[in-house]
Amino acid sequence: MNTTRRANSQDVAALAGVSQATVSRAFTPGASISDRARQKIESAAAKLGYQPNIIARSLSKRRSRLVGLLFANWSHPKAADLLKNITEALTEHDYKVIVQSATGVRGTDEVLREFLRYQVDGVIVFSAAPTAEISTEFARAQVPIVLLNHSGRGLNTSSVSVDAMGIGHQITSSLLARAYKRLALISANPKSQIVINMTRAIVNTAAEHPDMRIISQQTGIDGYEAGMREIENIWKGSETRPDAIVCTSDNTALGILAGCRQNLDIKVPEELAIVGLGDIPASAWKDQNLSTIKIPHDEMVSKAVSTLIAGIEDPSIQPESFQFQAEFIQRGTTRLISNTKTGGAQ
Amino acid sequence: MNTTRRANSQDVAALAGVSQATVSRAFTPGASISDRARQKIESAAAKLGYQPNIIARSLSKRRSRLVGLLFANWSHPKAADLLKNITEALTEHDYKVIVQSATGVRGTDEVLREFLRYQVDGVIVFSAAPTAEISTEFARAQVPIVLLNHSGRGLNTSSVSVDAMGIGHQITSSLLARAYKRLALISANPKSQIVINMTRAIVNTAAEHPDMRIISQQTGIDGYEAGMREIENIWKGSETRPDAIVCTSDNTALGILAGCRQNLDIKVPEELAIVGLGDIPASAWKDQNLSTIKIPHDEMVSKAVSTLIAGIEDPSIQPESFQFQAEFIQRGTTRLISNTKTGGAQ
DNA sequence: GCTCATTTTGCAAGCGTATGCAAAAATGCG
DNA sequence: CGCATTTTTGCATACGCTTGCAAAATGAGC
Repeated sequence: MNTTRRANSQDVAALAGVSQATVSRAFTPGASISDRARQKIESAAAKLGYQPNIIARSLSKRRSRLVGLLFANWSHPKAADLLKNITEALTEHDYKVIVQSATGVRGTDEVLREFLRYQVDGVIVFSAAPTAEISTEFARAQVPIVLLNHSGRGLNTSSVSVDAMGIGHQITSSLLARAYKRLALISANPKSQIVINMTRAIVNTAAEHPDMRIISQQTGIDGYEAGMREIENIWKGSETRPDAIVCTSDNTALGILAGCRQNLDIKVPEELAIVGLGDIPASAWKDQNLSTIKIPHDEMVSKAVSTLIAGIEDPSIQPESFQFQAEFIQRGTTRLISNTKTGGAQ
Repeated sequence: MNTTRRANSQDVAALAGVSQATVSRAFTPGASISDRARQKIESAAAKLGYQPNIIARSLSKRRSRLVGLLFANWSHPKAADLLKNITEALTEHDYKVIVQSATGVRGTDEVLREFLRYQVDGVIVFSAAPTAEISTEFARAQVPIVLLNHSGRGLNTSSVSVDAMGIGHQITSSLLARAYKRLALISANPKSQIVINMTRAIVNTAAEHPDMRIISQQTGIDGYEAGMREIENIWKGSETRPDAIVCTSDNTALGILAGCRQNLDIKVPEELAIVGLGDIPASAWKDQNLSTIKIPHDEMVSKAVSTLIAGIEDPSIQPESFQFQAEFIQRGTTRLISNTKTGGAQ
């Protein structure tokens, strides 16, 4: 009932006839060691199947080369891509990624504290923000945090987010330029930062334009089926119908579109405009051809990763926030701009 | 320029007036410690912001409570769900997940070896398999591996996979029962294990039925747009046209369907049947309504996780392989079975 | 061969925690 | 109160690696 302990650097040292310290150096890039020793050690290591124990190295170096990734929004249409890009970018810099899922604020803090126990060198938080308390705990421990998809307003934390107010402005002015005037707003999660800011910007812009009105605002509508149902409510329920629907998710927007075509015989984009958010692949499909907002996720990921690594490697760097601009993608669910007198389009 | 070291158990011990060992016990569930001591330690720990160092604990315990997750197929339509479910299931058992991405066999082995260096307690490999060499390295180190979505034939490794031959049989007999007789097979990755086995089963079954023929087999077709293009080739290029297309991805199948409707005016399912694989949400949308194969991913994930944990907790357990059955989902792209004399349907 | 500068090595002391063992303290019981 | 039993504590060592320092080996120059 022996337990064939894994070989360690001592075992290799003994077999190679050198000291343990030398073995350590053989596995440390850039360390001072002769070719002869390295060779002996390499063959001994191969014979024993030796692999350096990175846990022990971490303890000794006080650097784990571990990065915590807190994922708070798995239903994001690009969730898998984001994860892939984040882990690959970090791997390139020789960091490993510990992924954890969080639900609600309590979950967020708890998970972050666990990251601290695991001695992560840094953390990326996707679509959430820590409390100020945790944030200072991290500051005290000198572990940088980068928020992705959250502006972290008020926190002394780096962040990479999209300009949500800008999205709101873009949508409103695009619709205005295309002579749409009665807006309905539909969103899934009323607490999402993007939704809040985008909505605020739309409401503000609309308020500045006597022409434009917000007919209705509905939250809690999420997904294709829900969109399909909601458009019926909207169309049948209200005395004044909207002529444009802004939707904070492409999936929901596509459901609305399908509802218009199949059940209600609404002409899109003549009678009703539909704008989504996210530019998922299905939106570009010819039979959907949804006008939507494209968010530069790849660039945002790169920025988040490089910011984090910079913060890890130089703890004196101050937190920094980055805002990226989104792009309005004109497709078939908004009418062409030339349909009307060019209005105030710029 | 001091570097305000993080508090450790010694610091807490000093402040609480106990020994370091006692502090350690205070943070070890089930250890022998008096309430008085625990209280003193807890308040001292709170004051210092102490968090136990799990890296050090791992070294001492020779258990990292880390599980490696090797992800080799990010374009899997359920990638995000799988990841979420895997990490949450493991978190529930108090394991953390290190995610790594792999491309190609070389990548796989390399990543796995890195997991070993990180002293992971176990590994889940999604959609790939290690070489025999790495597999024995893991066996020697007593670190269990569970393959998910790969049968690992020939390897002495646990695995959780879907019965791909069964899928092939189901599709063929469903089509046969619905009086389709000329099949075209379309797949993205000819090296995928599921594709290979599924194709083999289809070819075999077809060979047993004098009625049925495989008209064509095409690989490298991946995604909606590609499907849309491919159906044109098929329809215009060949002298005998298929009356059923089997596609190893729902996305591609949906592209084919769109091509049929928009560009070619092919009547589905009367003139042509389309069968996908995966049952992605869009397939259930009313305007697509694609007949497809549903794979029980959730159950497979649970099984993979429980198998892994069992293997970690009792190293004497032998590797085990599990095969799950898929389900044919009859929707609108295959004609109803009653359309014809009931044939050999069982 | 000898001296001096440069590499290469080994020694030993950490890194922060867990835990076997024995000593000390607390508890139960007559 | 005294004794036996149980619980709690501290001591010391181990986990596998890194790294400052000094000793040993190597190489260069004459």
